[in-house]
Amino acid sequence: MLDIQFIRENPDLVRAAIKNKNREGIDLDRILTLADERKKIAGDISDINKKRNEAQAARDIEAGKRLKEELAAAEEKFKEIEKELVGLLVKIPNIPSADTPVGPDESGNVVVRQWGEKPNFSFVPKAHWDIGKELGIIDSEKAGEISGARFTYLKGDLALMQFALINLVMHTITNKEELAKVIAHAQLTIDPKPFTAVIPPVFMRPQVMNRMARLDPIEDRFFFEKDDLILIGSAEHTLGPLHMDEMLQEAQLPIRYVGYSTAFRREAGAAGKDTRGILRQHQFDKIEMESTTLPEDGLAEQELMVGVQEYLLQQLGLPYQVVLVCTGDMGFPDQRQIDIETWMPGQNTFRETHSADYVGGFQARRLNTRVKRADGSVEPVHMNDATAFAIGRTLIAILENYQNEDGSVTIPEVLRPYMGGKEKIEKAL
RNA sequence: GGAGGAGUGGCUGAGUGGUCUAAAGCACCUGUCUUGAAAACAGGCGUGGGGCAACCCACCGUGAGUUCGAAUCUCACCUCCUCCGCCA
Repeated sequence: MLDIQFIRENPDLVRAAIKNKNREGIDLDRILTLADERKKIAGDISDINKKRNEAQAARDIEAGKRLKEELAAAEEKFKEIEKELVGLLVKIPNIPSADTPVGPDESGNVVVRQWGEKPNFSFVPKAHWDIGKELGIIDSEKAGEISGARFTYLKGDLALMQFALINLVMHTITNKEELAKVIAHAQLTIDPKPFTAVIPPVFMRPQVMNRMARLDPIEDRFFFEKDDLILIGSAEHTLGPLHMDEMLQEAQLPIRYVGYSTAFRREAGAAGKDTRGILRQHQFDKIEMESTTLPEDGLAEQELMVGVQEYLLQQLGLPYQVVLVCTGDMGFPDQRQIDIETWMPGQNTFRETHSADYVGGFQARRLNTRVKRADGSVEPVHMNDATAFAIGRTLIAILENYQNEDGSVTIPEVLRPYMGGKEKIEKAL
């Protein structure tokens, strides 16, 4: 949610954001009118309360009775206006950063850099679903019978590789020395305070997810009405509110978490899309970074997260491109979104594997996560969330980039220590 | 699932219908004193909203209710603690 004061002072910016993020149909004038009315009625309520306090001090019971009714009427009016106002306010997307390209959809995204050499195969590279099936490490058929479409079994060395990836990330960013290496590699100057590993809940209250501005579109969430619980679509959903309703001290920041969890998505609008393999699943495991910083450090924090993403991909030797996501394609709460697309030779294309979302104070305002500055002022914290590894998609990239003509898959060197020194995934006998 | 107890400012904690405009202590800030610090003493010290300001209003887990008046009484919910049961 944006600050009403900000909207009042920057209506043109807000209008542009609504338009460029394809959220047209929001009546900004109505919002400003309601905000003025709310302010006026709040003043009335304040006056009535003052008189009421005076009546009480004087033990004037008659006046008290009258004022009680006046107050009830004013409060009811206030609630009505408040409800309509907040209902409209939460529909306004966050303002894109100045360097965010304006564009209607993903066609407007800008590739800012590429890394790595696409592998040169002397044979026709296969897609991961064929590689996985032949090696007996991806079983979609049995999963289909047991759980339905968009579920799979990952087996054997592929399952072990998941744990290797988790270990690689945790080793790299949860200790200061290793994180300092990442920072040096990315040529950044930033506090090397390590990430704290977290295994977060995967169920949460819809109300809290709403405060994270991540509830919609609700059609894409698994919602358990009987229990009033919703399954997270990303660890970010339960990592972000870790400090809700808290007043943090400036010296505590930055606070960095790296969470490992399963993510759940209904893929409601994706019928028929990416139905083969493990690219688009109802359930997948993901390692996610979440940072809380001072407002002035938010943008640099996003660069850190992208730095972590690139460092890890380079460790794995996977070719990728970094994409600055345009207004029409970026997330609703995002101020600046950077995606990484990794080369998938079996599909002969780059596919999105990472996202880094800088949301500014947009989520913190509703989460009520604030920081008390050294000078005594108070303001919403700024937040960043970013993928460390979407494990399924990373496994796809490894399978497709490291495939050999004989059907085996070479294990990237950096993962071998976590896999008992094994060099190749081969067909089990 | 059953039985009990509890949620008050950054922290501890008093407060059982009207001087609560929330005691006190700790922490923190400023000043006096000191070469400096500590101690002592004096003062300050929550969040949000309104107002140029003096100042005013709201907030005692959340939401409803009773009352002229609620931190205090009632109901629901949330969270935590103790015990019992079940359980990886």
